[in-house]
Formats: sequence, structure tokens, C-alpha cells
Amino acid sequence: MTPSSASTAHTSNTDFYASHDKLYVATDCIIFGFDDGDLKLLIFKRRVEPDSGIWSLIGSFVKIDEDVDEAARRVLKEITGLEEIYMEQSKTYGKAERDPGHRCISVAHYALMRINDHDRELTQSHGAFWYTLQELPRLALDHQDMVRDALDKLRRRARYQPIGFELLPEKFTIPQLQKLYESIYQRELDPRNFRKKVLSLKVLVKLDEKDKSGSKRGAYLYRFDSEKYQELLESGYNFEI
Amino acid sequence: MTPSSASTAHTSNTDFYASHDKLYVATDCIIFGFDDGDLKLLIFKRRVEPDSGIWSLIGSFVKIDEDVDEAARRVLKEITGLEEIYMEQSKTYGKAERDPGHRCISVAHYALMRINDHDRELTQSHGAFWYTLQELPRLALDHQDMVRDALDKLRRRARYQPIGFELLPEKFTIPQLQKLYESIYQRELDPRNFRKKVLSLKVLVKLDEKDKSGSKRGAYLYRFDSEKYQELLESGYNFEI
DNA sequence: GCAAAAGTGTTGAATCTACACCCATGC
DNA sequence: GCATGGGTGTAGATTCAACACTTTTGC
Repeated sequence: MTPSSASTAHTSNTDFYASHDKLYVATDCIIFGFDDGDLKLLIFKRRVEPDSGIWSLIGSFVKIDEDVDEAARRVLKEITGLEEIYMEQSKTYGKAERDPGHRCISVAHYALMRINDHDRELTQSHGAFWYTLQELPRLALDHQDMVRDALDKLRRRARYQPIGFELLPEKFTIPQLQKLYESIYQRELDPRNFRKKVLSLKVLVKLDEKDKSGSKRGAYLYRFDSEKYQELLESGYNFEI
Repeated sequence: MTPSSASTAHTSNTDFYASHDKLYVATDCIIFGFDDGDLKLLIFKRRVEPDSGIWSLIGSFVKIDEDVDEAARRVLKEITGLEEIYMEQSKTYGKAERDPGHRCISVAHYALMRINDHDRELTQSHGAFWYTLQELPRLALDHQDMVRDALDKLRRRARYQPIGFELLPEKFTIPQLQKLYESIYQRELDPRNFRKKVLSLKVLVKLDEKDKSGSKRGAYLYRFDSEKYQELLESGYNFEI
């Protein structure tokens, strides 16, 4: 907003701002990963009193001279060691009583990462673990809501943007991609229809290699071609799975 | 977040919070209305120095004991006199330099209202005017971005939720509804296909009245049946236009 | 040789798009 | 009686969902 956009009776900017409240602003990250056929969430077990033993998302306060999304990236880096992670703002949680005893709002962000990329030691040193959505324990504060809402956004977005690829290694097989979408939407997909659909988008490049980890026969590896995707977008196309 | 979710080396909650920064938190409202076949935006012309004459969205600071969405509702009420307005959180704007000279983040909300419902005198007393999207003047700060993003969200949401009805009077005609969607998506729709589609959703109730304001022949009035819509939702349906 | 996953095509149903004319009424 | 917007149906193209068998290979 601008000073006096709602009320115009103030005399100077300085007075106008000074007469209002300041709040703690935090950011919390809902970090999704994909491994072993399952969509997982990186959560953190507090290991000091008080509240030792309660699981929560990873977060931090936003500093006075720091962009909010910069704060979220800082958190991600601190926890995973990675700088280039796909991240989107999810939603802001602003209930006055959401953090008992303090007035603190939180701007939640969700992130998508390849589980194998990150620095496991660093993660573990923070007491963080990957949990599947099914096994997720109760989380602190309104973090439960944050996870629900972020999953909701992820599902919606995955329908019209190829963000699924952020969760897979650079080279992946079609069955892997299918398992990923199955675990995002929590329902089974038909392998024939799925393959047909993703290939019809023409944003995958078939490689001359096979991945044999999933079967004896092995499955061809593909990679995502973001240039072709850009072309698609510019010609008005809409990615849908 | 919770204290020590990112770093665990602090001694007590009090110290932990106190060692961090507090920021101004504002909310800005992107208020959409529909009138005269056009989607419009309620914007505000500052009439006092400094910056007199610059258009901006309506906003306010969030008070220390107030929910963020409560603050947005307060703004809406102050400006329009209305309490029951459809409102959604849009996005949080948190660049450190977005408001030069102050550290202030803003949680934008968009609202949908029936233009004729509101208190015109109250609105005018705040220096607010309705502008079509095409005629929109340059706005202060990052308000331009806020409008773009909110319109984006509105378009997406209008595809799977019947929020269009929030912008129309209780009783409306199919041609009116079509004009609304045309002005949201800024493209023309085929009247036969449009009618077919909205009626196939079976959430409209045809009334025995006609509206003759648009033509000599008159068009039948309909109303939105939110009970039928609930049933649809519960049976797993997805509203799409 | 068999278990286990990869890969492949077709058909009917549903949905989408494009398109042109008559209707009712106020003037 | 004519101008104006309201209302209606169809055909072809596209997309979607459902469905079963063959291939490859490590063991």
C-alpha cells in the first residue's frame, strides 16, 4: 500500500508509518522431494527444549533488509546446501493467534527438489527427515494447514506447468514420471494413456540409454527439453497431464 | 515457523524472538466489479500531498492484534460499506525495496463485488473510482504487478469455481453472464456454446421473469443455485467454463 | 523357463468447435 | 416493419477412458 491509501488525514509520511504496528514476519518452507516412488516432505524434529520432539516445517524470520523470497532461499540453502531450487510462494498465514504469545505472520513457500542432490549430512545435522505424505506426523502450529494448502497448489500447478520434472533427476524414465504423478495425485494412472499424453506434448527427448534399476529389461531414459517447452508456451499451448 | 526451527542455538523463546526484526505489514485490495459489460477495478486517487494525484489500490496496515484477512475486510468495509464480500488472498509482496524508505510487506487480496451494492457516497468520499482494465492508469509502487497477478488468479479460479456469480446481481441473464466471462478472459465466446455449457452444469435456476434492460425481447433471468453446486462438488465434479 | 516390469493400439464415448437462422418486442 | 439482441441444433474433429497382450532380460 501507499501511505494514506485508506485514510488521508495524516500529516507526514514519518508520522503515518510510525503510528502503526510492526510484526514479526517469518517464512516457512514446504519442501517436496520424490524418492522410491513416493512424494515426500522434509520436516524437522526440534531437538531442544521447549517443545523438543515436535515436528515442524523449516522456517526463519525475514530480516529487515531481506526480500521475503530471499529469506525462503536462505532457509533452503541452510538446510539442504542447495541454491538453485524450484520455489514458489504458497500462501501467507496471518491469524493473530497462530503463534501463541507472539504476533508473527508467515509467508509459506513450497519447494521441489531432487532428494539425492542435497547434502545429507547437513540435513541430518538439522534434525530433518523425509516423510511420505501418508506417514506424516502431526506438525506444530498451523504447519498442518500449510502442507495441505501447498499440496493443493502443487497439484493444481502440476496440471498446467511441467513442474514435475523438478522432482526427478535430469534423466528419468516414463514409468518414473508416471509414479511421480501418481504420488502427487494419489491415484493410479493408465500406463498406455499416460505415455501417450506426455509424449504428445513433445517436450521429452528420448535418450539412447536405459535405466535398469527398475526392471531387468530396463526402461529408456528421457530428459525434459525446456527449449521446446518455451516454444510451446509461446505458441499458446497449455501443458496438461 | 516455530522458534528454532531453522537454528536451534537459542536459549529461550523470549530472547529468540526479540533478537529478530519486526516489519510493517500491510494489505492491499484489488477490488473487481462488473458493470456495463466491463470488468472494472476500484482504485483510489490520493488527494493530499505528497504524491497527490497518483492512483493506487486501497490498503491499510495490519494491526498487531488483527488477522491479516480481517485487515483486508476492514479496508473493504471502510471503502464500500459492505461486510460480506467475496475475498481471496492473492499474493504477498515482500521485496525489501518495494516501498522506498520503509520496510513494508503487503499481503494482497482480491475481492469480487456487485458494483451497484456499494455505498457510492462513501466510495467517492475516499476518492475512489471504477476503471476498466483497459483504461487503468499507471499505479503506485508495485500495484501494477498486484493487479496483473490478481487478474491471473481470478482467471484461473474462474475456470474451476463459479466465482463469476459474485460479480453479478442475484438475478442475471445468460447474456450478462457471458459478457462477464468475456470481459474476464478478454475474448469473445460463442453464445450457443456458452449457453450449452453453463446450463449443462445444472447450477442455474431459470426464473419466470425477464430482464428487458438489454433488449426489447428481454432475456430470462436465472439465479445461481449454491445447493446444487455443493452437491456437484461433493460428488467430485469440477466446474469449468 | 519364469517372474517382473516395459512397451504398444484400438474402439466407443464424450466433449469441443464452428457455424446460421428464426423469435419477440419496442420503437 | 424493422432494428436489436435472445434463443436454438448439428456435424466433424478432437480428446478421453477403458482395455490385454507381447517383449526383454536377470535370475
